[in-house]
Amino acid sequence: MDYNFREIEQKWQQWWRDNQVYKVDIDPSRPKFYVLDMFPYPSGAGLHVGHPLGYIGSDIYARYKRLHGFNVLHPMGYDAYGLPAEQYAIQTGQHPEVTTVKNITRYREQLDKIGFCYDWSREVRTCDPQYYKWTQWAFLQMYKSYYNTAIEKACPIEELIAHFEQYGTDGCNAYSGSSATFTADEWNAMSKVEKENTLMDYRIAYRGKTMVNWCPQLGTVLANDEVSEGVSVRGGYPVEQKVMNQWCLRVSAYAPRLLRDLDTIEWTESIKETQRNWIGYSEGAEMNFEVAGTGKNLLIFTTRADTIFGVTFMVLAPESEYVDEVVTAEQRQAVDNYLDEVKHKTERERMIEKKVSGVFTGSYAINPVTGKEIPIYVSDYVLAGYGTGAIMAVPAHYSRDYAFARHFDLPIIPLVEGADVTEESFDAKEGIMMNSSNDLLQLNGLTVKEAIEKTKRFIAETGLGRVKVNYRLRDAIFSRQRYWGEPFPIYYDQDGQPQPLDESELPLLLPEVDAFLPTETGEPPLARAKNWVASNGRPLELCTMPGFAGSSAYYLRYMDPHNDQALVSHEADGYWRQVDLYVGGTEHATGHLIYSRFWNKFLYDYGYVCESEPFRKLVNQGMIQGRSNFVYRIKDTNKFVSYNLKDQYEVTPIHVDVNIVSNDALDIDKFREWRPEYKNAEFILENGKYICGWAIEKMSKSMFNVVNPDSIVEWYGADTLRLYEMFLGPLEASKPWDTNGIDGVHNFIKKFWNLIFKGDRLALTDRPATPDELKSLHKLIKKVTGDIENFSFNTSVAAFMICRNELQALKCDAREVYEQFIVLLAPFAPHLCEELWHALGHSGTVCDAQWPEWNEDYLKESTTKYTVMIKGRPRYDIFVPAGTEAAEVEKAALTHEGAAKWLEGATPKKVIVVPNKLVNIVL
RNA sequence: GCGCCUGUGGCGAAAUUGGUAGACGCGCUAGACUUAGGAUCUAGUAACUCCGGUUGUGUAGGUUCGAGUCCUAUCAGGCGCACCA
Repeated sequence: MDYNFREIEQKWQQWWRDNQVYKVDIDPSRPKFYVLDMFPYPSGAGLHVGHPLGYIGSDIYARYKRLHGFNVLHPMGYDAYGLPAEQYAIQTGQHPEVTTVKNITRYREQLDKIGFCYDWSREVRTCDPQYYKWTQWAFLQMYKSYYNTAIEKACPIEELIAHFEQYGTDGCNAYSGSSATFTADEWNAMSKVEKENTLMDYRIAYRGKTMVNWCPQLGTVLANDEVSEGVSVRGGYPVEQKVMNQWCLRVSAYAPRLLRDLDTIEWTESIKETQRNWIGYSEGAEMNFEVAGTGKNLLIFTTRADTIFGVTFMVLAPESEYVDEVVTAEQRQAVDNYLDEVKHKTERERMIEKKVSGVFTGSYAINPVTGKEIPIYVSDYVLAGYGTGAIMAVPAHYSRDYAFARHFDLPIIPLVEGADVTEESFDAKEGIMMNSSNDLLQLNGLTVKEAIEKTKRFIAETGLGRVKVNYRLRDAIFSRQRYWGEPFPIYYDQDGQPQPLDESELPLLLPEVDAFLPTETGEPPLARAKNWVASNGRPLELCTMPGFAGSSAYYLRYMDPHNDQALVSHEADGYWRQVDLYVGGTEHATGHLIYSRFWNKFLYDYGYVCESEPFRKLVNQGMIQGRSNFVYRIKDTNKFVSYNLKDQYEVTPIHVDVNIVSNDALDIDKFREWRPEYKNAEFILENGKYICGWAIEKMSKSMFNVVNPDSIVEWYGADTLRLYEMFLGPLEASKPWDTNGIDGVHNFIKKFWNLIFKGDRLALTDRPATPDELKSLHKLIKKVTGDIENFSFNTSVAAFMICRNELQALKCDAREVYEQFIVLLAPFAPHLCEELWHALGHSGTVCDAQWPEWNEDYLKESTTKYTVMIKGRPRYDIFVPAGTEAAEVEKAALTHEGAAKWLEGATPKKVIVVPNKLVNIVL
């Protein structure tokens, strides 16, 4: 019987389905383990061979854990809302749901062929109303909450209202986007609309005027992580800055916890570092600068309070509220012109120009320490969204200020001894302070670090300002002017104020529209929906939620996917708790992985979930790049020359479909069929073959280097694909796909099969295993167990091959050895092992076998080999009984006949015995 | 500019605490066998060599009896953040 993978794989996939082998339920008698893949967006292109890399890794781990007796939750679903389906809908009029469902079907077919152990009864789709009901529900909870900074958690907005009624903002610990203060009387005197507007500064989900990334081509706003280098990540269209009224999530309130809790989770250092960067902690001080002659104050933020003596001007962000307050009548026109100019520049243009620009407001501020008057400027190098949108400029020690000062010819005062500021600023936080003492504050002679601390204390004590921590993390913009997303459970009342729908009205279904474009008046596509009104007749919100809305809590829904009373029941959440292993790409580091943590923490604050972090351990699989092949056409002919002969001709390299190339040798017949223009192609061969050139490029259709998992499964089978993807290298590493080499693992499977079967019958006996066989097996158990724990799957595959080679050399036919080998291999090659497991007479699935334990006794050597090194080189080996003392080993090494030969009479200066390894004799 | 990661044969890559560098696989070379296959099996495969050896983990130093591994500097490549005060 030959290894017929097509038959075997089909048979067991069917059997697993029929017997619901991968269905899991809560089972308090067993420990749980939750293994999750980042669910895919089902794109029209289908899966290529790079996508399943992480899925295979997590599948192996899930199966491994199950073999250890864990109740393993390993679900899969689809992130179904997204721009490509909608763009396609706009072009073709095809409803996005139709394309999405079609793509999902295709994904499912491809995934099923690889033999994953997903519990498909728990599948979720973000566009399913039963799913997005809970996305809408969570949004409502956020709308009804504010963030209490004293106890660091979200609380009901009613508590805040009660506080305002009694005390106003006095003693209020609520996180707010506004610095406005009011008394209880003022609050109580506010109109309903005024109160609503004020509360919007506190709600965790809020609607507010914010600077947004507006993408005109996509007709929607984008989140910061959806924009890279001034263009949209999807599509690459230019993005401009614009103030708009948008729904937002107050992610910034959670910045301290998002930063702090990174220390409690097992993620790679690089991803944590990326998140730390994105959250952007900086400790500094806020300080008030009085505007001369007005009595008004400018609040600024600085991390370099120590440089207060070097402040020679102030700068406001163009969007700062202060601009209007300080601009003088004479400068009004100039400032307005500048603001106008800035507004029309896109972020990209600003970045490309990198030129110093700004305008004087006409006003002066008073340096609170030196008492000197300094001019106030407006410039776009100061950002409205960070700190207070106003800075004190210290040109000598900050490069942006320096460039500005040079351009406008403003004074530059050096504050650090020995710092040369004639050419550039001295930005380093080191050195000894100078020019920095007067009656109020003395910093001269201190180091910069001491000066920073002293100034901060000074500011706090004198009431000039306060110590302040700032975060770079911005609130997430949560509305999209798009059709294919979750509708907001929000309507607008008579006053035009947003109001929440009652929870009983969820899910609010996405309505049908006749076209997916914005309306003629520029309103979002939902404005086309007939009767888009709430049950009270009021108009509903026209925006939909962004892509990350549905993916922020999907891991919770898998725990309890069919519950229509709650996102997840306490019972299910209490059992499955959090994702123990999350596998996915690094591209979500600043998007999904931040939003999910935020979302989870919000739910945690209300006790809806019991863990404050969603993903305990995160493993990032690398990207698989394409390996393109080239043929070389001789110029102006239809003649192609093989790779190593091409230098003799003038040739043009042409991409050729990698699927008609094998081990870089071109299948000439298939090439002639590939395209009509090559039908009569001629070839100059080497050694009877046409050898193609190659290059590593992105996997894409246009390079003809896309390899589908289906075609590999067709040729070699799913088990070979699984083993080979793991064998390719470390899971985390990015690497090119190279089908050359797959024969190696395929041969391993075939050879392993042939050890167990001779012809049609089992070639195994019930004799006990020999010590050598047991040693080989137990070495394998130990190695594979350790490797899987460390996600080092490539070395486990190598270990299987080594063990198989050894068993063959030992002519091993002991059934007990193979029985355990099969269990070890089962996570990697489940179809093969299921077949063998049954062939060996078992009835249940190999998934429920017991993972073998290794026995150190079998691994012990009766004798230990020591390599004797003389003059730094290995000279001869000695064999001593295992456990021999170092002194005895040394004696054995020196009395060995080799010693006489190599020492040539010299006396050793030193002898070093490394236990179980070597003896180093130094002359 | 700041931060993080990676540099090992023709190729993908191994190498617990520093302990015979290159496991395993591909490719290549030679041979065997044959029901001529998408085979299988055996041996070899870092480089140089006067066949004694010598040199080899990006480069240059250092620590050590001993360094791919630790330290310092430097080069190259990748990733993240970036008018963030």
